[in-house]
Amino acid sequence: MSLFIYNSLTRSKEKFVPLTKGLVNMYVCGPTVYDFPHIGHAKSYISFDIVVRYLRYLGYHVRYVQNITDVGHLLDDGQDRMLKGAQREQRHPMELAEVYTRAYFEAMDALNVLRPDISPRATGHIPEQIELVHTLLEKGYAYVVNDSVYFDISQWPYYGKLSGRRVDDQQAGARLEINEEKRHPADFALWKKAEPQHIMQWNSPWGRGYPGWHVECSAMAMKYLGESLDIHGGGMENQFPHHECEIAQSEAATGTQFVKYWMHHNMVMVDSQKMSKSLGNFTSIQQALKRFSGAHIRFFILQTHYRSPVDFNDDSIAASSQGLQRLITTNKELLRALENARDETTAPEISDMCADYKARVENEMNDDFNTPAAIGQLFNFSRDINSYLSRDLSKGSVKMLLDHFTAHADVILGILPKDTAKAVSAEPFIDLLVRVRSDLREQKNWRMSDMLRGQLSELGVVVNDSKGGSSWSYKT
RNA sequence: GGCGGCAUAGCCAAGUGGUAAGGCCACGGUCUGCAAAACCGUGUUCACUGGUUCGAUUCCAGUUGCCGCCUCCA
Repeated sequence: MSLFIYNSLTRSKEKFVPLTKGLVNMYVCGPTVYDFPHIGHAKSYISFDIVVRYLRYLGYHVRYVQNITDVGHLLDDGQDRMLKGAQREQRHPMELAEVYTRAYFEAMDALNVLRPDISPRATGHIPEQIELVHTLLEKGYAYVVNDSVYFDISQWPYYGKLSGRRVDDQQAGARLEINEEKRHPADFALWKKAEPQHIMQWNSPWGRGYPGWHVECSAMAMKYLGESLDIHGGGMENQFPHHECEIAQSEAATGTQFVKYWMHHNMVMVDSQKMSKSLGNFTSIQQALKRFSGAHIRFFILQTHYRSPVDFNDDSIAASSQGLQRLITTNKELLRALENARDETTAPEISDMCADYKARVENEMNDDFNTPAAIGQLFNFSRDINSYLSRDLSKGSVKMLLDHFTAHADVILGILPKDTAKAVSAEPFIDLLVRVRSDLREQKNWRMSDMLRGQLSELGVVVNDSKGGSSWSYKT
């Protein structure tokens, strides 16, 4: 069974075949660093983290590029994002970018999202963007008006092939005012003339200005990944116009296909409503991390397919966290069993079961990264493992179970929480207390053992007794 | 006005032309000094109305409701 990816370009699931055997070049639209990252970013970058992880699991060498947008993009009210943030916080735009770039990576680390191989900044690639604009002008796909450069969609018959839109059906000025400079309302800016008060501006062949709203992605993607990429990812809301424009300007400039597989993830809602600052339900990742761990948020998001919308609410996350706890418990019990078990041989029924679950998980992941179904298989696997753990298992068998379980839960899905520094320092002492309590129980000193269990519980440690002895875990 | 998406049991959520994975919650049971964890058991139901079919939750048409996008919010 091979990997199939839903390609937005063809609106169908296609077998994944990279342009170069064994190599995958992948680009994902990164954040605009003018404010703290929100849970929409979490869904986006967790979704593509899964893509990267799974491709690597399959043995591909993946080069993953994700930009940092630190040049202004316009807001609904016509203001520049970076500019607005800089004014709000009385900072230089580059300071602002630095603060929120760090906040972004910290949030992603907490969610166990692997860092991209390259995180290029838009402001660090102004010459590349100017060069791309220059090429488009030379080839006749763009025109200059009043020191600004616009892409001429009348020269590009394929405009709309990604989003399925026909330019004439769109309502010009549905949201923003019509720009009178443009020959056609759908023409888009490649380079904009800067007004004197505009903080971020650069020299160009067309005068002082700043890059248009889509060129950075094309310029940086092609610089690091070549003219044709295997995968380009982003949110559905960027399908039009952002990605449509990326295709137009890139393919017009190079004359070759820009992206083979376009992937788009669905949106996040909060308490069944669109998340927006005006509704007051805007949730930053930093805020969410105060209520739930990164692993809980990640697991919750992965229990919905990336192309389905997810409704972010506390009750649902709490419910799914209960489920994650079962998987964490199984992992811990396997680690405990590994210490106690002897005999390196592996039981045939165990290796059969592991092979079976490996096939099942890969089967689900091969179907357009179906993480909810893969997690379903992981729960089945967990239940079977727990059944075996109540009997005697050889060390070889336990090791095989552990290898497979972590390959699925940790390597592919990344949902097992990393041990924190706090946990590492506290663990030996908790072990000690639990050992003392075991002695008390052997003496049938229930009063003291129950007191210890109660106190540990208040401190956030749950003790579980079983035939093989007592174990413990952190409360969630 | 145009383009696109979604509607599955109390809740969350996969999926299929042949009768619903998984998780949460709930209720029984096993185990346990008591618990917890774990394991076992309990779910007739896929928005509505037509159509195609031997058979549809799955395909087609219509209806209703919700959501995203239309010059740049992941």
